Amino acid sequence: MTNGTKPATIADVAARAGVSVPTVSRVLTGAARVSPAKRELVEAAIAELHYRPSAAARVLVSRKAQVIAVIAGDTSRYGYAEAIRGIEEDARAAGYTVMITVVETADDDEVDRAISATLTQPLAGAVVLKFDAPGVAALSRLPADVPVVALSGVRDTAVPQAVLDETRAAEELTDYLLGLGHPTVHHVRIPPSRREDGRTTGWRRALRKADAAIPPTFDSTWDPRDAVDVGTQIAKDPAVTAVFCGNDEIAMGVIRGIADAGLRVPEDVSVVGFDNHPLSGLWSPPLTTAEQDFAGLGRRGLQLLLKEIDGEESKRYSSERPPLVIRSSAAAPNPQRVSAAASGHVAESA
Amino acid sequence: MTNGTKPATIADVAARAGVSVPTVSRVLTGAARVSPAKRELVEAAIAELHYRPSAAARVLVSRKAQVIAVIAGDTSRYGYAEAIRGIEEDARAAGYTVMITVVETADDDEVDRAISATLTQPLAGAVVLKFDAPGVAALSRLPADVPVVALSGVRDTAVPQAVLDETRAAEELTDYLLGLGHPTVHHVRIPPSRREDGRTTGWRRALRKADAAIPPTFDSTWDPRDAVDVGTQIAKDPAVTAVFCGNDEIAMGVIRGIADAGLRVPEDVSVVGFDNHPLSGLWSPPLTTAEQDFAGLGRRGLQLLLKEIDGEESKRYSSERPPLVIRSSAAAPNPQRVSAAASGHVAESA
DNA sequence: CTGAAAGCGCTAACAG
DNA sequence: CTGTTAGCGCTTTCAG
Repeated sequence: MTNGTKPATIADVAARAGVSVPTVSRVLTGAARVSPAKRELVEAAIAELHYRPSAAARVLVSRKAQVIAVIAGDTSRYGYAEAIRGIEEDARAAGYTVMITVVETADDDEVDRAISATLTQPLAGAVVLKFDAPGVAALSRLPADVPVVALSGVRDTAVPQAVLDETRAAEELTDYLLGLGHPTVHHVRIPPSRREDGRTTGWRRALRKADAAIPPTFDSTWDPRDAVDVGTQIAKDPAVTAVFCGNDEIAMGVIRGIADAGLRVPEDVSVVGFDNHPLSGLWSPPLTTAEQDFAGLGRRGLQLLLKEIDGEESKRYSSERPPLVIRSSAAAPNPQRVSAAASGHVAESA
Repeated sequence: MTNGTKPATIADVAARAGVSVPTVSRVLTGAARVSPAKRELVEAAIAELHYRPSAAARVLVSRKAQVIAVIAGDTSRYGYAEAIRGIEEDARAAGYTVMITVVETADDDEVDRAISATLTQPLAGAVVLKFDAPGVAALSRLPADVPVVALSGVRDTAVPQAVLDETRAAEELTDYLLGLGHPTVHHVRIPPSRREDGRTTGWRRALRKADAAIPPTFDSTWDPRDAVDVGTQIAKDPAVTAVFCGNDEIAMGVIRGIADAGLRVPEDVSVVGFDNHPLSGLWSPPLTTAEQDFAGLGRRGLQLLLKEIDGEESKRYSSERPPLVIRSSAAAPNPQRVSAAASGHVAESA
């Protein structure tokens, strides 16, 4: 099916234009001056031959790659997809191309297998989405000689990183719930990237600061459908009056479960999410959450990487504090439920 | 930052192992037999030197690329992100690496600019997500010599393609609504990829088949928040008893708008979506929709591409029919509303 | 300003 | 089975 015509080479262009190969190279790269006359000839030849320089050959000799690898645990999850979009946009603007590598597990051998193909490519640098365990593992397996930046929710690694301060935002969100009058706040965790996520840490910190009880956490997968069960479970426990969920999708699942159990949000239980997912404002009730600008995070990360590639040592961190988005899924606690919890009775408002 | 150690080359490995360069190449590629003794020596040297073959050099001489480009109009939209995930998984399994190229507009010059960087890379092939105008444009700008497959909702192009038969599914969904007793079905379009999308065509076909009136369509952007306005607008028109939305996210926005206007779904107006978005089952009411296996579509597309790369001419199409997912956002029409519409009065059930 | 010459790191013939 | 000899398509000296 591919027609036999071999793509034109720089030599073909040179011959067509009646100049030497290096001259063509010079108009291509702009590395040196070329007389307007020859430049025109070359440009004409390039157009006529539909010539495209071979990146492989170019990289081989110039040792300058134009590919940036993005290493992520999943490409389809909301925050990741957004971050990738941000990275790609800025990378394209800077003349780079983006290569995607998915690392599914945190197992060292698996990670090595996944990234090895990518590493043989001539890479200018890599951006690692370090929000989950595979990301953390990938970061540790990357050779020291490739410029890298991590995108994260917590400032922690030695490599340059762009962060969205989750700890701070989670703390504020919990403060907000406490300020509404809730005796304490329960927490549904997303699968953690390390021993403990920034979201969980911030929640714990707020509780400690307020001298509130620190209840055991609920765990959820990334699938919001699994969070529905957590919600029904929560509805059964009268001690729960406020819930901070690890992300909006989980919050939606939890709210669904609570509603299925016959309780109302926020009248009986307050629920807040995290991320400000595009659908969170359309949910009933509209979700109170913390805005996470993932696309912006990706862009900030890429800028950091670009500096690193250029050998600039300056800024190694770029941090941003996610603003709270107050909508209506959280309210003051239901006095009935609070007293029922205190007396140990199960109150079913169904 | 990067330490000065240059990466080991095949020559370094050969020297370290005490063999010739081609012998190292042979153990690397497995192209020819190498005595166990030398093979071991070479493998040891590779390990000690942390040697990684340069893909650039390899491609330059072998003319076999290991990169597959995915060209899409947006990487973060649900269906696209899922398709990319499917492509990436299978590509990785087949030893390929995936490069992402985003094409934001359908303007030829813009498209050329976006894909030119990618095309200079040594590409084994390309997968084009042809669900929107930029995708369609990109497909037309690709040189004839790169193996390509399109992912689409309608079987139409000359290039091999994997399709999810949207027309058929949209028709069935509309049939279903009609079967519930609705006099006709209104339609909110997603931004179309061509003159008319398969989703719209299927809807029109079902209406025509049933001899139902074909009302003018509503248009929406990809942002579900914009669909809220469409919903409030719909609520004002008593003639609307059933709405088929171009995708689930738009349906969610429309439902929100209808609810904001004081009407109920499905009691006053039935609304169905398309795609079976992960949150659609958790929505209130749970969305009736058509399942779209985007990740599977991506995988089918990649398999087609792999065959094409290998020069197999066999199958050029892979089509699948999305099954309906009946939940509860659609029901029989509200008799009151229907008669009000017939008499030209505006019925506000608020 | 421009051409000739020399490789970048690797694989593809070809002898042995 | 293994080493030698040629390049792949490009950029980079280095003379002119």
